[in-house]
Amino acid sequence: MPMATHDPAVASTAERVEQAALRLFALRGFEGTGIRSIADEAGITLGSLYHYIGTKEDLLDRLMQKSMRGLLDPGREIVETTESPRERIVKLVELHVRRHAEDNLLSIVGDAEIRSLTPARRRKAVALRDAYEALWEETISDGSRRGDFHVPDVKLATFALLEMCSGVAYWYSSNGRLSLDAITKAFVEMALSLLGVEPPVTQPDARPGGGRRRGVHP
Amino acid sequence: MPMATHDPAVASTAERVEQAALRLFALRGFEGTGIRSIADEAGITLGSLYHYIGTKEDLLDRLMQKSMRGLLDPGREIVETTESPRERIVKLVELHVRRHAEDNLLSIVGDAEIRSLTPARRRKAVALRDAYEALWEETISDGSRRGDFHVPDVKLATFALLEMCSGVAYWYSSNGRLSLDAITKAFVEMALSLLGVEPPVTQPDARPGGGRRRGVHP
DNA sequence: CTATAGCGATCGATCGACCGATTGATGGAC
DNA sequence: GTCCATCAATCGGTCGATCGATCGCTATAG
Repeated sequence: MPMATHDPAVASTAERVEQAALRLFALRGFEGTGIRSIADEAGITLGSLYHYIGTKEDLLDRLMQKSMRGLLDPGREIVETTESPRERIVKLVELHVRRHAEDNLLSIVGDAEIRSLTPARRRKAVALRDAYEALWEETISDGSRRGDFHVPDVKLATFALLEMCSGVAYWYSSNGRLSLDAITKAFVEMALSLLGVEPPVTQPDARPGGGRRRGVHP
Repeated sequence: MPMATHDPAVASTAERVEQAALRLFALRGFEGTGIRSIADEAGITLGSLYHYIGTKEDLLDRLMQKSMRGLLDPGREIVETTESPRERIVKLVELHVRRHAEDNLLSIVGDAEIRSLTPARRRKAVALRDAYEALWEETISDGSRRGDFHVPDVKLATFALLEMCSGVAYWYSSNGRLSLDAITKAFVEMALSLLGVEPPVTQPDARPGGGRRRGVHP
């Protein structure tokens, strides 16, 4: 009974399965999520679940690929089409922050669950992640060589930048204190400042408090 | 047979149990770790394990408290004894980075496994974490009000700084390319630069490559 | 128009394996 | 003789995964 496949208000069962797995993997982790919970969340029974997935790990692997590709492909596009390291890093930060905010669940799974993959699949995921990080490292290295950036160490700056932008996924909420545009702009400013780009001057802001925290594991 | 309790070369069984749990929780996560694995890693049988722990979650809770206390207590000491926001943030970054490097496994567990605690214990852990983060936020807020720091938003800067320093736990290796002192110094520089502290000038470094990656989940 | 064969989707029941946790017996130390 | 540490054996429950049956739909043969 494939009910309401034509109803746009309800996603297809296959999509609901993927969304259910994504929510639960992000919230409780891959190992902490049972297949029965996934079936429940998707509104089907356990037996039916296996008409849509091969194994539980297949489900994780698909989400992981999606997460990685969503960063790597646009990242390559940026690097190929943008000449100046300064503009490149701005676009990379914008891409990374926006995706970690808008697709925060997928980003959390992509960042935190590589270890749950079996070796063969983990190797592929690690290769994608390394390729993406290499885009940042090249950019920061180029910018340092040209004298646009001034960092104590290229690799450390790469890790620091990536990590600080990834954190957005854990606290972003669409109805939080700041708009996504404002957050993105602020992270671009902080990234450029960290990289030692010329004017570190922004108007000060000393208002404390406010804002939401940790939308995913509170 | 409490073998060699007096032998300083071999830790006590209780300590070996805690270390075993720490290693496995950091490597595979709490839910991904079985109690039989912990017993194996500690060199005892499953039955014996339960002479040292109450439940598996007790073990996690103890590690979590240890992790949080190791940041919060010295953090408070720093904030109480250091006047200038600039010096305070330098010491906080040094503390955070050093601990996330030297006690990287404990830091990983403390940062990533809060979600695995049951509600009552999770609340306490979250309270400790929030108190620690508040030290950073106060410091950055004070510095911004005085005009020492220039950030687009205090709370965003707090999250960004904390997250970038926490990342160290995932790639630090004691026999890596850079010494812990060098890493700490670099992170202090990057943090001050991100905060818009006066001279962003450091000697450039454009050497690519080298160094180790992801000691924990490779 | 009806009959029926095929098909994808769904279900309840069940598999062996592993989970966290408990128990009672054994043995050495003091 | 008491006590603490250790063990093998075992508990009930849950895990991921499979199976055979059934349901509604659609295409086609008569």
